[in-house]
Amino acid sequence: MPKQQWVLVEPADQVGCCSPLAREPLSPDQAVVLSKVFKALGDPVRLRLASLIASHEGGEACVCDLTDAFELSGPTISHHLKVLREAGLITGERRGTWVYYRIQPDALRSLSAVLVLDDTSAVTA
Amino acid sequence: MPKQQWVLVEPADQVGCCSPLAREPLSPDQAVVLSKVFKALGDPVRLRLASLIASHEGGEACVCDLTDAFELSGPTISHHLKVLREAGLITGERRGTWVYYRIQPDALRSLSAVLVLDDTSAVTA
DNA sequence: GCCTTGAATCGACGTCTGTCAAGATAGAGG
DNA sequence: CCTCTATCTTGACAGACGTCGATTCAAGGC
Repeated sequence: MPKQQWVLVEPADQVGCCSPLAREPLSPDQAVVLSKVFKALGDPVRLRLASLIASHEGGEACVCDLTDAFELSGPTISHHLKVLREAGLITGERRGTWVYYRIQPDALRSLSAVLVLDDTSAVTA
Repeated sequence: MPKQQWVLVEPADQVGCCSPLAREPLSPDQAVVLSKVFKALGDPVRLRLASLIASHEGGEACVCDLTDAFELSGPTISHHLKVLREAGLITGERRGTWVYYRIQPDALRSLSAVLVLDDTSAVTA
């Protein structure tokens, strides 16, 4: 059996699915998918992790950089990175000793689009 | 003493605070504020509630409309509405027998802006 | 006043989540 | 092969969260 390769990519790419919140009511299924992504960002540590990765030089950051920014144990950071990964917000790749994480731009863009208030919406204020 | 008026508005309007995630690392304080709003949207029921309110005719929906859309008890819906209110995402107003909720467009806009990937960001993919 | 209806609050219950210590795994370099 | 470093996984625990029934409150109609 060929040893499993170390590329941490999750399948959860179902985010590019929904029209904006204010255009029409979200279906229950869409809501389940979308809410998982919002929930992943609903923790201060994870939000900072995502921001650190997204804004890091070169577009990627290694775990060692991230761990230094918090007063939290390694396992805890690792746990939060896993949550972000499973939400489809970041991807991880091992290169030699270190693991590097990058933002998934499409996920951010999709989320942002869902929150947009367009002209056809009922909200006019 | 004039009887307290029944206007459910929360002070949590600190969302219009941050530059995009990918432009520079979020400060811990900013992350705490922002993550509360994302967490409020991190539940399928609340996400649908927000969508129902935002997309409802006239820009507002009464609680009775919302309760009918779920197989959940009244107190539970009420609880979720409170969470959305305290996150600054909606406002409630009592008119006669019924309570009407509206979206706070600025909150949605701010959130959407935080997720944007602008040109100066490190992410180029 | 009293009853009815819509909605919020309270108290309790089980489940989910963030955190850590201890152990496991992957790769680099002897 | 062994050791060292970086990272992930597991197991456990306290605290937070979603849900409900019972209660309370506000407004309208009798």
